[in-house]
Amino acid sequence: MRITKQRAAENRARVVEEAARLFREKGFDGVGVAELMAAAGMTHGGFYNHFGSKDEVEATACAAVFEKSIARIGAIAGEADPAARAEGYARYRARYVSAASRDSAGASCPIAAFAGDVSRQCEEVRAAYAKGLAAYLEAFAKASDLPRDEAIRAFAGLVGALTLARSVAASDPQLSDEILAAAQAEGPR
Amino acid sequence: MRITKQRAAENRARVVEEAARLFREKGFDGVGVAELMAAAGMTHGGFYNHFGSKDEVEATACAAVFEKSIARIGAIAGEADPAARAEGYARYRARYVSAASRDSAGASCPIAAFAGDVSRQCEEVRAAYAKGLAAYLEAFAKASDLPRDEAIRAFAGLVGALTLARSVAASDPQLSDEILAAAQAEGPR
DNA sequence: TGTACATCAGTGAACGCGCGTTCACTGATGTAC
DNA sequence: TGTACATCAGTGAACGCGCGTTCACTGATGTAC
Repeated sequence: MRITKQRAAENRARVVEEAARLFREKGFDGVGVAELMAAAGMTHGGFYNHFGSKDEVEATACAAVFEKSIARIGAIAGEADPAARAEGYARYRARYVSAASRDSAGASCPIAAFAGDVSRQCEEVRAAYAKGLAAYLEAFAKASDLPRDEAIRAFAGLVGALTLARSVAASDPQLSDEILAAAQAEGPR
Repeated sequence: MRITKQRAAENRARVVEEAARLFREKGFDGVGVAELMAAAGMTHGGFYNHFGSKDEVEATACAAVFEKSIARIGAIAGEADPAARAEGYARYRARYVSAASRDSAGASCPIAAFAGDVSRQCEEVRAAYAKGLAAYLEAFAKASDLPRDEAIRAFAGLVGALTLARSVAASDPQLSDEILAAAQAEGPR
């Protein structure tokens, strides 16, 4: 059953979208091609009409989710008014280490979601990730109005707290909450 | 070929030791039972004489590596002299975010190595990890002489920096070094 | 202490399963006239 | 504009491979007499 060109493009976009969500939720190796296609409402056979390999969809999804993520922090960095920037940054931080963020990995930061896995993935994915992280840090430093090394430390603190909170969310929810609370309470830096 | 009881115990210990190294290096799902046994100098068939499942060796190795890690930070926490404690803590921090630590995941912190993977592992492994993290944070707070919430933030900063540095070590070594340098430069906190 | 037998750590073939990937097929779409 | 044919997105069976796990077998160790 051949299908409209536009419909096919929509289907491909839906696969990338679902991949972006599922890879963040379950890791690259935790999601199969069949699951990806099923999430987009198709069967696995057609996958190779859109992508050359699973590696390729991984890299594509990784780049796509970074694009959105960078746009969000970039919007704060682009605020002309310093006070508005500070407020946007404070809200961004608070959300980053919130329980909601911890509990919906599929919808949140690609860096925290992929950092642990990415070094074991193929070159394609690693390159997309590294490019994304570099651009993200650039925008984060601007948004935070901190010197670059302080901005990197501040972001590392957020990533570490979110990663630690997620790692014990199931087994020790109390400790998980405490970690997030500690990150929220960050002093006047 | 039956083997001395002592020899069998040594063999088992060697498997756990290799597992502790390999799981940290390649992740739980990145190392197979056959690879584990080969690293310990045996073939895969005998694995189930020592462990009930792969999950069990994962949990055992996780607990074993936490034990060593907690002993190390605990030794600093146990220093009676505050100045010696401060010096030990400073050296510990500096090593934690060093290039050597980044480049030898198989020999370093289980928390940074497992945090990303652990929430996708079985209950057994998650429990061993959560117990380990709780005990580790306890010791870390004592070693650092910081209030608990500040200690958690400080440790999250270390884990985040190490994780980020590792994530781009292959694709962008310059950025990776910069992240470690920023973490090393941590101010007078 | 010596002997006969049961035990069991380690071996390597085999199993079932899920995965990424390939392929023949379908039939509506796109195109050439 | 209408018709005939080629194209190709999607389907579902099939493939090869690696994995965790099982199993029959081996032969030195441990034990009972």
